Amino acid sequence: MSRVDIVVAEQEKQSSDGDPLYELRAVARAAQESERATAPPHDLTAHDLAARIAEHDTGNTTWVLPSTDRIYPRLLRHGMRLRRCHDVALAERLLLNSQGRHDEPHGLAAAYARARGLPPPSDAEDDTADATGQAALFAPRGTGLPDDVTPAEATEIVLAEQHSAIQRAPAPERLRLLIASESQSALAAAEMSQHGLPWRADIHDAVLTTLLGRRVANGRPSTLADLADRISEAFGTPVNPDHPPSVVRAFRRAGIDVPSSRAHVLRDVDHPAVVPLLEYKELARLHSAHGWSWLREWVHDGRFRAAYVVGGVVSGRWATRGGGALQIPKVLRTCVRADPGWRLVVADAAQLEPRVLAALSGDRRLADVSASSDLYASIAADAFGGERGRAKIAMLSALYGGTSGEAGPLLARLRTRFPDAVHYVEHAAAAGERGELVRSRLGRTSPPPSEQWRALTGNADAGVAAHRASREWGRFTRNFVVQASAADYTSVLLALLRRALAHHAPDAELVFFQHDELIVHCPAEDAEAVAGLFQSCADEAGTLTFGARCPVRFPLEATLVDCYADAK
DNA sequence: TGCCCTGGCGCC
DNA sequence: AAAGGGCGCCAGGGCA
Repeated sequence: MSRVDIVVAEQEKQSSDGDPLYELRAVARAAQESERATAPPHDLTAHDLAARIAEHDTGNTTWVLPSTDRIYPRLLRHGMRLRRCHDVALAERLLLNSQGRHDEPHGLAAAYARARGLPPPSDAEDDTADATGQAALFAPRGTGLPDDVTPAEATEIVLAEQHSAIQRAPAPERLRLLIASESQSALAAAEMSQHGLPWRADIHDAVLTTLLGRRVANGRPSTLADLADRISEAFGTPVNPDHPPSVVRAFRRAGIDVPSSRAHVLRDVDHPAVVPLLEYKELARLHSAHGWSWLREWVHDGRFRAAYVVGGVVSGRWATRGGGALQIPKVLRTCVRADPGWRLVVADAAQLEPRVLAALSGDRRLADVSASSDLYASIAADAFGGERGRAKIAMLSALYGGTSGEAGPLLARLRTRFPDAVHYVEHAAAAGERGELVRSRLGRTSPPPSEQWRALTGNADAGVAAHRASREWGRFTRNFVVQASAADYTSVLLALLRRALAHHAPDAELVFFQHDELIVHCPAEDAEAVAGLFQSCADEAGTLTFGARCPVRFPLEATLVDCYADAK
């Protein structure tokens, strides 16, 4: 059966209940000309749209959305689901980035203007939406499109432009896969926000009370307050532990010079204030970042609903808008509990980045040791006399560009055993040091360095500063090729897993995703089946991303638990 | 008062 | 043990 593209766009007009009206547009292709003979439907209410979607959402339909992040949460609230989409804004950004045009606007109005050869307007400030899809703060400010074109018409025109831009790209097949998987990831992100992560507020409250002490209105909880008192006593003078300069000054008065009040600096300091300070820092962090006010703001009806941002980070990792969903402290994982009769299936891709490096570089020996599910242990056995810790430092230094401590010699050792892998990242670092762009496996592209950077590194007199700036950018591009390719892989994985779940376990809900870790919440009787899907999706993601002959294994072990804290 | 910066630290 | 890359968020403080 032939593929069908159908644009779904919100019109500026609203229905009487304040929801937007929708317009559908079957995209012109030879096979679809007959469908185009009838006027495209517009002024559809959400109810009308749901009927159309139910009718047309076969596996062959790609819904073309100006921006998933903007439209899909509302569709979900009306009970609609899309199997597959093309996100025009995400595609525009990936295409612009691939040409090093990272700062140009990527919204529909800008993309349309570009397609028409006009100067693109900047993206509307209010084109962000919160977790539930409500445009934040402001009333809709219009589409930014000219009056003679509807959003759906503009979307269709931009889509055609994007298809030909993909065709012209250096590796069209890869970019096509990237744009497709990012689009499905955007659907998954909106669905995750809608499902929410099961979160027990009562357990959270109990953890906070245990660790921080009794809650005090407008003040530090009792344990934190006691620690603050002990810190001041130890210094013999009042010190605000929340204010780093005052801590540094207090140490100086005690005859100890510290460069900062960071925890790892203080750990080496011999002074009675250090112990309560370190304890205070850790607890104060919990209190301010994930304390009672976080709980009140972000957890409702037993769910933590994060707003995920797909495509907001150049490396392709997801970000979140509010709620800090990607920084949930380990101590609070105990709050994540399956509903009665349901289970959590938790999976994480073990040592994803080293495996991605093996796949990218084609390093034969690294691919061989990737057969092990504990990659660092096998690298250690192969090259570091069994010392896992050293193997890990060496590998992280390769990935991040670390040089301090024993990293240098360990990296040299790694290079002798895995020359292709180490060469791959060093090549990327060298490109960055010269100010060149680097790309991920599927075509995510690093941003060009700033003008300021070029001026500095191009200045022969800048000496040390120029050298440092150059090396810093090299560390960024070194890491970029791996981090962004890992994001390529997880994007494909997420798209595959979402599709597999819809097919094999339709009641299961993806509820969390964090770089290389996934949580599915599902009825207990589905849990085994869900767990069984993970590894096959992981294998297929490896094949799609890195090619059928890629020998690297990507273990994605699933754990069935009632409580997130019990996983791994 | 709000805005922006810094220091610091949580997660990967 | 930290280090190196990425991010978001908070408290404090300077400034308008």
